[in-house]
Amino acid sequence: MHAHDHHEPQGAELTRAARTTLEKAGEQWTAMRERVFEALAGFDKPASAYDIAEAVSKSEGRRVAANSVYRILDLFVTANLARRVESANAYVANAHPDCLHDCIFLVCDSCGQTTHLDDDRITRNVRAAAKDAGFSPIRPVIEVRGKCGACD
Amino acid sequence: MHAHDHHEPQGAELTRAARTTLEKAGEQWTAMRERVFEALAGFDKPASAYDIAEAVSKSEGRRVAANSVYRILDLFVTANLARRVESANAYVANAHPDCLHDCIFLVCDSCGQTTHLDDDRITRNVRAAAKDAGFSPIRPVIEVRGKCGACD
DNA sequence: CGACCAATGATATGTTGTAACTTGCACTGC
DNA sequence: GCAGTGCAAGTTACAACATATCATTGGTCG
Repeated sequence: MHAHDHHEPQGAELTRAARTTLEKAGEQWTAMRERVFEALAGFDKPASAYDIAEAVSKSEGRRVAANSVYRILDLFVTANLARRVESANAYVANAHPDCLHDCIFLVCDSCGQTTHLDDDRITRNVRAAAKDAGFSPIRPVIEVRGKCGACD
Repeated sequence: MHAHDHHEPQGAELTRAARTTLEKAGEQWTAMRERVFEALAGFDKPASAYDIAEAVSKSEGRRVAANSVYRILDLFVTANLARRVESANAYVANAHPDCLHDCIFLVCDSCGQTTHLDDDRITRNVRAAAKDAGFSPIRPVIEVRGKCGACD
């Protein structure tokens, strides 16, 4: 780490934040989990468990099975270190594991680029609408498929 | 059809509405499509393409391959006769193929029962938020996982 | 009739996700 | 040190979801 660089490569910062969060949740930060997290964070679009398994296998020089990756991803999602993009069957790292949001993903149908919004006004409305219908919301899934600025 | 019955079995009504809509879209209403639609409408929760293939196979006494069902489901989704529930990898019939809504699904994690809301205020806000972020929304995916009234 | 076209069938394969059981490894208490 | 315990990770197998490709059927139209 370079102290003179205020543009800290997001990677290391992010990994440390993830580790802290996971450990605060009473889980271990193992070498394998770190590798999976870094592989996930290294993608610039949502990555499937298989994408990650492949990336880790390559950088590791040995075969890492997808199901191990699934276990770890599930843990990450539970701990808010990552989120699942349902309409893409894929995962993204969460840059702010501390803040608990129902977030909104914008998924480009052309290039796959995915950005996210945190608009608590909308998500509160969604939860409230569900409750009004006699439903107990646990996990809202709000995603928008469309075209990103670059592809439009 | 029984003219004296004002509680028209939703099935027949629904099928006729679906047929009308599909034909207005310039597509054919074939026997196979009708069978797939009725199988789909017969489920009380979202059905996967394989569920439908199995149901049609059984009622038909011959094997119907999943890929045929997929083709037809895609057509239905395009024509607004059915919708895909992304977080469940499954489909539901649309009772109002005429009205074009971005609808909201409430999916019970316990029993799978899925209801839907049409809240245009929310969906407009979602589309607007996406646009504000420089994104061109095409198809919002708004689903809420949780517990239904019966399972709660 | 014969060329054409859309729908469907048949087959194969690719992708995503779980389950069941085993192995490895660190920690604990004797 | 070394059993006993418990979690992480590996291995294998399989289930579920989805698409690709090519063949067949049946109708329409010149």
